[in-house]
Amino acid sequence: MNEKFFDLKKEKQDRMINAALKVFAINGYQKASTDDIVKEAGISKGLLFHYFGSKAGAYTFMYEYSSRFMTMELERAVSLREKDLFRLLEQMEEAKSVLLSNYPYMQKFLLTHMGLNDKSITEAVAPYVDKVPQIMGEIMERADYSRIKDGVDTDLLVRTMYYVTRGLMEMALVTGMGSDVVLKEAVAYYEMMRSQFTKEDYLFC
Amino acid sequence: MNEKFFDLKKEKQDRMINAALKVFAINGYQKASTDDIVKEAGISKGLLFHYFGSKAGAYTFMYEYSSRFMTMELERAVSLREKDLFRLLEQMEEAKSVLLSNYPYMQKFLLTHMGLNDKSITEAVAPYVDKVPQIMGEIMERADYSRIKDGVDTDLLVRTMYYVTRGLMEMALVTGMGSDVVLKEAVAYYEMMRSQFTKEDYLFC
Amino acid sequence: MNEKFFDLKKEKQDRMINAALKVFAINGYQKASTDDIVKEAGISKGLLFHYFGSKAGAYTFMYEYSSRFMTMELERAVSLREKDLFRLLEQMEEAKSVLLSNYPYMQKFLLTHMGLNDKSITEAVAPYVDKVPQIMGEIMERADYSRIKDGVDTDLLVRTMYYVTRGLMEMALVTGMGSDVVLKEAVAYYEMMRSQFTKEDYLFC
Amino acid sequence: MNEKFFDLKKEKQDRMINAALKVFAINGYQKASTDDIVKEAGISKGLLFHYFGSKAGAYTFMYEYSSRFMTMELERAVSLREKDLFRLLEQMEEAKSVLLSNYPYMQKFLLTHMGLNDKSITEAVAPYVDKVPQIMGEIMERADYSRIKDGVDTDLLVRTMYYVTRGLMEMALVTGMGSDVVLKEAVAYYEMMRSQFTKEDYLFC
DNA sequence: TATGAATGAGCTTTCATTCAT
DNA sequence: CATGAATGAAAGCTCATTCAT
Repeated sequence: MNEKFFDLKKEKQDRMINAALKVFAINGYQKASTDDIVKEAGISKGLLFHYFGSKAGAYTFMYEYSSRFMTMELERAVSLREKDLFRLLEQMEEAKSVLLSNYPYMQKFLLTHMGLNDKSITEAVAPYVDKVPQIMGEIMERADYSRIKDGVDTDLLVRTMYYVTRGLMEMALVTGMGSDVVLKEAVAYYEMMRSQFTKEDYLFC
Repeated sequence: MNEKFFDLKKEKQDRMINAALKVFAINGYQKASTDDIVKEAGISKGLLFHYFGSKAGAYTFMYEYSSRFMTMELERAVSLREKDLFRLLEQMEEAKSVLLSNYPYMQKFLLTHMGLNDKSITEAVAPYVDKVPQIMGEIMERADYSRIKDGVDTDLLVRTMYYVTRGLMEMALVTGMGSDVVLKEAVAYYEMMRSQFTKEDYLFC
Repeated sequence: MNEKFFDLKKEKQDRMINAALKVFAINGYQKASTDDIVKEAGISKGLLFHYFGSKAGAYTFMYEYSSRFMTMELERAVSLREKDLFRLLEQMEEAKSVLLSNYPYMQKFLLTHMGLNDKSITEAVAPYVDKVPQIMGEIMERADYSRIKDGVDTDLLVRTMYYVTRGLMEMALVTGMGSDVVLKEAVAYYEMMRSQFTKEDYLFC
Repeated sequence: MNEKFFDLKKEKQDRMINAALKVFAINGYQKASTDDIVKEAGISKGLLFHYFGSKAGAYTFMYEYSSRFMTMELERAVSLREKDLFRLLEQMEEAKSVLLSNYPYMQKFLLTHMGLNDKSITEAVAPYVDKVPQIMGEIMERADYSRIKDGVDTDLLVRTMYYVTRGLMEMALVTGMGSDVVLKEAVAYYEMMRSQFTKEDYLFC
């Protein structure tokens, strides 16, 4: 990876990043075409290779960049004092909302990566692959589960929220709805769940 | 598509179908390789084209076949008399469970198709693309939403269940867990939701 | 390298071999184009790669094949009973003459290889690169150096003959003179050296 | 070629010349990269093309420059009064030795050129390619062939010495031996030939 | 019915060359 | 004069598709 990439104008950097994220996210690594990436970014074939060396290099860079960006956004958006499970989820969703409006395909790109089994890629990406799940785990551990109704399997509940969140995001990608709409939708889901799974005493905190 | 395909031994038909479903599901249409399909199916390159004419022909056949199969299984597994939302979901899950044990990648194949934007393919597949959502909608309309607690947005609830179901399935594909385990997991999720969203009076019906 | 190459008809094998030898010999490895090779051989692009895997693979195969062929011809043409240094050189020259009529560009190909700087190629070819010099060395060891005038460093003499032979070949390639002319020229050089370096007693044997 | 090149400081001229000679000599024309040359010379990409127009132009200039420089050295090192064939050869070898200390890669560059097959280059270089051989020929014509034994084809003998000299150089390039070792080896060959081809009367002059 | 050798358009990658600064 | 980001044509290689057997 050529460090001079960062000397380019931010607009051009992001045009290249967004193009790569989109093409990788839609097609996966193996079948993504560099032609599609450069066409989407509006640059020449040679320039992609000038900065990233190879298709694999471009993928690795995008993964590292996305991992760092998402980590930063999560740390920025999620309050360290928040205890409520659903409020934490909301704040994480806000972080992703910012992500989506800056890099529309970044989330899908990170998700698509999970199904990848190309050894040379997975090895290069290994140091970053656990960063986001780890920080998300740390956030969820801060939740005060004593507010959840007795008898509810909190693990099952958290995973339900995860599936809903993820499903919403994929739906957003297919329908092309804006990040503000996604955030509003997510909050509606969280509120519905919160209204049923939170003990009466805490509902109006 | 060469109709003589159905004269082959059922075992060979299914070997070819499963191979194609797997490769299409994992890579998507554009980037799936016919070499991978024939290798997975243990047949020669020529035979695939003898029966399906082209890669696009194979894809179209797989989609039509999957759509028909899923429709049949849903009609078989879901009781016409059932009114409870979560029981209906359970029965639909049973149908998918049967699907998964016969054609492990059929569900993922159908889901992967949603992100496809190849015009020549989407047009060929158009007549079948709404069949499964339509029959699922019909099933959900049979549900008696009067059992759901007042104030709950039933549409939101149904979509939540949809996201959970779908997320579970994708998780199953990644971890490789069996269809029986998936079914058991799904039921656990449904029961948790049922326990919180159903009116007290109906809980033990 | 795909061993099924040897199942092809001999005529097709040789067509491919001669085409590759010609293009590699004329242009050198780097500038030789696979397009030129397949055009010359009258085959498709894909087939070259089907059998040889890569341009480097084709080159390596050609080198190994040429090395083996030349070794065989040397063993056939040079008499095991011959003792005279200059007669041995003549017989080796006859062997090369036969080579030229079967694979016109094989000698030039082998010579062109000497100027090659590509590490990945020279490494792959390493096991064969000494085969021909080795058998030539063995032949020269059979020479009866007692016929050479006293006080002459025979090693220096043999190397002189090697340089002359090689220089002649390169000259032949540049000027494009036929294999019969080269043979005649070489004999002239050998005779001149023989006349000065052989003891008087043996000169007319 | 832009004549303003010669207005540059001698130090910068030589830095560019030595960089180009080195990269061309090590990699050959085809595989030499302009990127390597400008990096080695510590100049920008554009400047190389500003002065030499193209990669081929740079090569042609280097060849012409080297040819002139070698001619000058030969004229300086070889005595106009020397008559002995083998002494002349020795003095020419000394000239080449001096070359090495001014432009370390010049000899290797000139030799590497011999293996070049690129038509567009060989044509551009054609006017200079015979300059050095020509002056060498002129030097050899000064030799007093009356000292050579009667009956010997002197033309054949000179060409033999040429092949030996050239073969030795190529050997030196492959094995990487120093210029002093090459000179010593060459003298050994010359002495062996002198001892056999010179008339008895002149042997100890 | 079944095979796999053969094809050629299209993909990834390289690198000499240009041009705005 | 000097820079180096940007270009795109060309090369090596892949893969859907065909066809003789």
